[in-house]
Amino acid sequence: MATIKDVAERAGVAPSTVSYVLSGSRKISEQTAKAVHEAIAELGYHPRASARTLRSARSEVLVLAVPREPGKYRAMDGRFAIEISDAARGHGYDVLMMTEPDGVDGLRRIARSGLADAAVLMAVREADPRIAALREFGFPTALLGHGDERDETEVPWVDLDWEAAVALAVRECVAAGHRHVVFWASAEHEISARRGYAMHGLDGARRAAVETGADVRVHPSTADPELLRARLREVLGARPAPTALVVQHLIPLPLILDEIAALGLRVPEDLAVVLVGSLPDEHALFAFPRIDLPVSRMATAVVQLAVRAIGADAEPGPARHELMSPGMAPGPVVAKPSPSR
Amino acid sequence: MATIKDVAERAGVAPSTVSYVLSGSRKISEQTAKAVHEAIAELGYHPRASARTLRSARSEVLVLAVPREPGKYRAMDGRFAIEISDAARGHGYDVLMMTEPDGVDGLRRIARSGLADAAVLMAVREADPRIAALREFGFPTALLGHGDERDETEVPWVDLDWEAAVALAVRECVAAGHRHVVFWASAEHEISARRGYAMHGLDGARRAAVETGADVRVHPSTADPELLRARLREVLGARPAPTALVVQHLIPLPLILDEIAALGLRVPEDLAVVLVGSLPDEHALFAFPRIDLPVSRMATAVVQLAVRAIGADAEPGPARHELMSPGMAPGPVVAKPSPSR
DNA sequence: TCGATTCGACGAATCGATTCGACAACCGAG
DNA sequence: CTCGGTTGTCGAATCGATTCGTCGAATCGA
Repeated sequence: MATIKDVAERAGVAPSTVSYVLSGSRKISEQTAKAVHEAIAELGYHPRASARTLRSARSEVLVLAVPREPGKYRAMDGRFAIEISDAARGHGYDVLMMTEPDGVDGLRRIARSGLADAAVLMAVREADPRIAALREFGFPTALLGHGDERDETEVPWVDLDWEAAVALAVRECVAAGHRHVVFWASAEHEISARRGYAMHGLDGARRAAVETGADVRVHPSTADPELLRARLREVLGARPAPTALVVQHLIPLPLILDEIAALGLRVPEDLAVVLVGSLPDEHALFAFPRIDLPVSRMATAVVQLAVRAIGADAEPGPARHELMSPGMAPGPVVAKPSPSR
Repeated sequence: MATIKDVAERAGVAPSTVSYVLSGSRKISEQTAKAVHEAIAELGYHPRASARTLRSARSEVLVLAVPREPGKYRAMDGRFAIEISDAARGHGYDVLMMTEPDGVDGLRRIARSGLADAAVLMAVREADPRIAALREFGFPTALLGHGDERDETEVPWVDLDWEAAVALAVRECVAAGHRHVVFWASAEHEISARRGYAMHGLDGARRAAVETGADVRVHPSTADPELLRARLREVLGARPAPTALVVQHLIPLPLILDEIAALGLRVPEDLAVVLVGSLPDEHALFAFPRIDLPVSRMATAVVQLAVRAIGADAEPGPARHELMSPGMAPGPVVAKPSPSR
């Protein structure tokens, strides 16, 4: 493998000159620069990242903490990971994945070894231990999602306003004429882990209930298919019968739809279904009114915050928080309840 | 940030001694080792990865090339990425994501900069240009998926035997009594990109047709929802009517099921549906007979091959290929055709 | 023609960990 | 009491790129 010394020799100059040609931080004559560029091309030279990092204390790498509970997989996370990686490349950064279950040890290791310059944390929970661990070293961090706003004033984050999103979904139902609405919240394990989106979604449903005066029944979802079916049967069979279902837990959507069909309910005639969030691919979402999750915008924003946090090492300044307003995705609107029910 | 020198000073020893305590490559007295360990704990020392890499020419990082076509996202890839990252940690490696569209430049950059020690390539296509690019530098590589076996004798790979998988699905249909089977293949853009799984799936359907003598009609899928619906209408409406549908393109499964329902066909009474492969989460797969895609086993295997390839720099030896036999996932079996049709 | 200034390139120090050769201190054997 | 052999630790070189200080050559005005 060619080094800067080899290039220098071949071009008949000093290694420092090669470095200056590459960085452009000092003026080099056109003639010399040409010779250097030729030598680089002939040798297929590329600077060794480790040497550069050792000298500059910058690795040009972001570490992405992917949330993980053993055996559970949220398909959306893969989509976010890829979008974040794309956005990071736009700033000249590569992305390292960190998939250890609660990730505190892994993040500590990567922060202290200098493998990465900043961290992006997904699926933040209230009082998230990863945040404290990174703050210990003053490691630049940006969050995708947020837990409790008071705890995170010093850390920048981006999030969809899940409270507003769920509230909007409920309001749309009420506006269409529905009086009895079910909110099918995040799964129990997400709620007990106090994930931000799960907690804020619950808040939104409660707020909308108060504001609209409608009958909004909140039920947590579950990862267990049989339990989910049973619970759904019970909830949809209750009287007075709900005519609208707002779903935040999209992962088992096919299962939910199948159970609705098994109960003999037609969508949307007997039961209007409104989704909050996105599935990783658009195919799965056809035909439902839906509050959009702006994945790509969120990824771009969180990378920007992370990169900015690296530069802001010296002058901290106030952390930026970006709470994105929810909006209906283009597509169908909420159907009116049928008069017969 | 503490360095090895700080630790050495604090423990009253030389830096080299600290290094030996950590690596265990020379004998150090118990007393000295204890002092060193104490100093490490007090200072929160962790060796700088860049310095270690510079010296040893090993980064302990794998680069994962995630397939990407702008605007298209295969949810399964995220699942593979996470499983691969987990498996890599088991060998002491971290995983860097490479998401540039066709990735040749990105891989070249990472290989030459020494950011990673080996590459794992997902969604290999026939005559994949990435393989040639990496072979140029003798960069250790392992493939998840394979294109043409003759081209890849020198590169280790792991793959599900897609040909056998699709053939198995068709045979199961025929065994259940179906005479008219539709194979809904990968999407057109995957076929024209000559992705291995797409090509081998087609081969499997053709082979099973010949072997069983049944009427097997092969149709490519598409990423365009409206086109997909139209094509499906035509295919399922053709006479004699197909009674079984083998689906390899699982991404738009909800759309496919919706269109089947819209045509007034009941599953499985009027049309048996058999899936080949997996969706990222198990919820989406309830209730269908299915040929399993062993994601976790494949991830473990491909990481093992990549790690082995790093060591095998010197003595190449024959590359290992692992073609995994397909099997039915636990769950329902293929329904018999109804006598009325 | 000479001193001052600018331009372009060089040399050496530096980042932090690893590893080889060397060297004390200590042991037992002759 | 000394010599050969361990045992445990140290010092210095090394990996490859960056960057600061320096210095020779070219340029310009007086």
